[in-house]
Amino acid sequence: MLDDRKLDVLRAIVQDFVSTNEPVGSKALVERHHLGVSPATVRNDMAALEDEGYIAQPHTSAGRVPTEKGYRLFVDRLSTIKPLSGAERRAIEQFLDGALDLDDVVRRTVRLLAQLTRQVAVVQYPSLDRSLVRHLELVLLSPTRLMLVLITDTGRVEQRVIDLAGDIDDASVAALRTRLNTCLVGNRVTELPTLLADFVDSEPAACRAAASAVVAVLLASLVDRHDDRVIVGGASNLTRLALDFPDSVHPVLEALEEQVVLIKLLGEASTPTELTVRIGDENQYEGLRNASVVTASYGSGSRALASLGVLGPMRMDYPGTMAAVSAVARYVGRILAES
Amino acid sequence: MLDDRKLDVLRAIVQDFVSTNEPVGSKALVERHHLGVSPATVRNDMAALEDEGYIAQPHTSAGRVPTEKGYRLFVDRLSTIKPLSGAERRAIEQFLDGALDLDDVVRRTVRLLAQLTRQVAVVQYPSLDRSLVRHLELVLLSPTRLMLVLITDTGRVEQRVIDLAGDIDDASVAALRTRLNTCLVGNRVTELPTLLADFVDSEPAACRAAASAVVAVLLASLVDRHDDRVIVGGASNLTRLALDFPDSVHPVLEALEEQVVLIKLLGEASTPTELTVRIGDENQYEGLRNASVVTASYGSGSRALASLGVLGPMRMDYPGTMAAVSAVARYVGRILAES
DNA sequence: ACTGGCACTCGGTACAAAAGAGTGCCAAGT
DNA sequence: ACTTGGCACTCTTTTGTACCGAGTGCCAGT
Repeated sequence: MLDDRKLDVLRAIVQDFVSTNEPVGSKALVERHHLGVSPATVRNDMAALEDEGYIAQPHTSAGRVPTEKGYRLFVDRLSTIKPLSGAERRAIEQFLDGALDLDDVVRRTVRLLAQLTRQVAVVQYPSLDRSLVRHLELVLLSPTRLMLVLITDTGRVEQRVIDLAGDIDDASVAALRTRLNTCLVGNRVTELPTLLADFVDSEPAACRAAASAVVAVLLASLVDRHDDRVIVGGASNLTRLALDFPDSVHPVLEALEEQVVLIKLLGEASTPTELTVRIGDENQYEGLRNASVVTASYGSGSRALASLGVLGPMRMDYPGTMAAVSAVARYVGRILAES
Repeated sequence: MLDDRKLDVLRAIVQDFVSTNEPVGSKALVERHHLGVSPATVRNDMAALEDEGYIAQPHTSAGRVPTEKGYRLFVDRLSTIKPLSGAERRAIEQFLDGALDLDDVVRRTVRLLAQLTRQVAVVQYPSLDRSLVRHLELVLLSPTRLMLVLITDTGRVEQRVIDLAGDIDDASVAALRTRLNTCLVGNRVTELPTLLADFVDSEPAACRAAASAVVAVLLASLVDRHDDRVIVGGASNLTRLALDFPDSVHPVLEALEEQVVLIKLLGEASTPTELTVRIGDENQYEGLRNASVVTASYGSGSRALASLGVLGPMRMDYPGTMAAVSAVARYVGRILAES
């Protein structure tokens, strides 16, 4: 049904449309790509492609535009990932190497991705669920108030203030801290519930109350919540897109402010650096009808920690974007492995 | 020169223009506000106001539009701060009362402000410079690596990883921690340089190297940097504004991604809850030519900690916005004082 | 199976005319 | 001295019409 030449035509249409943002006609196609056939022939192929739903025409006498299905075929079978330029490689290294701490890595990454792809970048913090406990600190703020600080091997630092019913002294805090650490350090955050199940009961009576408050906070606010943090950058790149879809920028901006939506957008982290492309309606969210999302998981070694990605118009430069996202994900993984 | 009626006319023009976003003519004015005079009279007043530079007409035969100078006069002398509705008061309380920690307070605040004013909200974290040291924690991550955690009375928690030249043991860390705390707790962050001046020298030789590394990090990354953090919300509200100034949304989005610009925008925090309104060019930044910024300082008690505010089109509802910003600033101050 | 030719369909543009909104100014009224 | 109604004038916006060009679909010929 779709011989090689028809696929060539589709590829050419996608490429032209992406760069010009105008419906592409048969004549322009044969001029810009040396297909070795006449416009009339291309027209026949186009008719076939349209029948199959890969392209469409906005109105009766305009050129053709790729459909969602068309883009899908393009990324699946017709495109090869564009290698990054030397300048781009260098930019990635320079940008990320100077990072101070995890926050800084994440901020720099989002900025880098946005600049590289000239689109909206989204980066998720390393998931708590997949991290290991490196250290737990208890700080006595006042006789009835503790601060709990959890440090993970991925560099995340989470803190919570805990109000106690009664007073507690320094020595008890120190003891509690030691026992908590011996019990938890080195384990996954997801295993905290299991590990802590009997913890309170085995505490000396003096510490019992404080211990149970601490455990409660640990379980409630650190483990249960799956609202892993996400940050966004490059929103100003939306304005370029806005020229085409003046109405579609509002819902996108809204989506960018909804953590939940963004997290769903990035999807489950799978194997590190694995690329996912979601085109148009393949994103569940309403407001992203004509947007595409390219995501990759990143992680240290073989462990996927979280995802990052880029959001742009459906007519984006897929090969280039995929290359950038993939390279950045790989590099971030390496950096996190070092620290 | 400007009698009361002319001021009434100016006020009416500002109000009408803000709500309709269209140049307002003499006839429409007398219809919508009971000024008790005829359109012709209003026209004369308008001519006078135009001579003085308070209003202008986009083209020869259109209605009048307030100028920057006109808005300035309006906020300075013609507007009374609109009291918040009961629903709004309740919203503020409900929104902010459930906050868990400082991050949460700030995030909720920015969201609240954006919703309340339907504009772009900007909130600055409590300035480190104005905070007091509540506790300093040193955590041994590995024999050559320390994590330094600084906790302030405003709830900020800053952490840095420190790589040491040589090994250090638990006991030394504990000793160092104790001495650091006795030296610093209760003092302003800005005074750390003075307080730490002789610290390293008075340390036992065994700790000397580690102490100097820790002190160096404290001074370098916590005190010197004035890039206090800022977060932004409600960017999607820009799209409403974009209808009028399609070209002006891009620079604004760009400004919102520049921490430095935002910090300048919020300006120096002065007395708590003091309102500042900067109209159009009064903001230094290029891209905010036709935007206004309403800011207020917030703080606990009489101590200003930082600023928060709202950014919107020059034609914004000043009385309403000022009321909202002021109320939120007051409430955030109260919440921080409690914790 | 490909190609050239041709009639047809529309969107975009250019131009002119008309409509509408608002002003400035003047002469008359209070 | 201030206010008012009237009126001519200006400038934008809208409407209507014609036209051009890009692009298609189809058909007959190679």
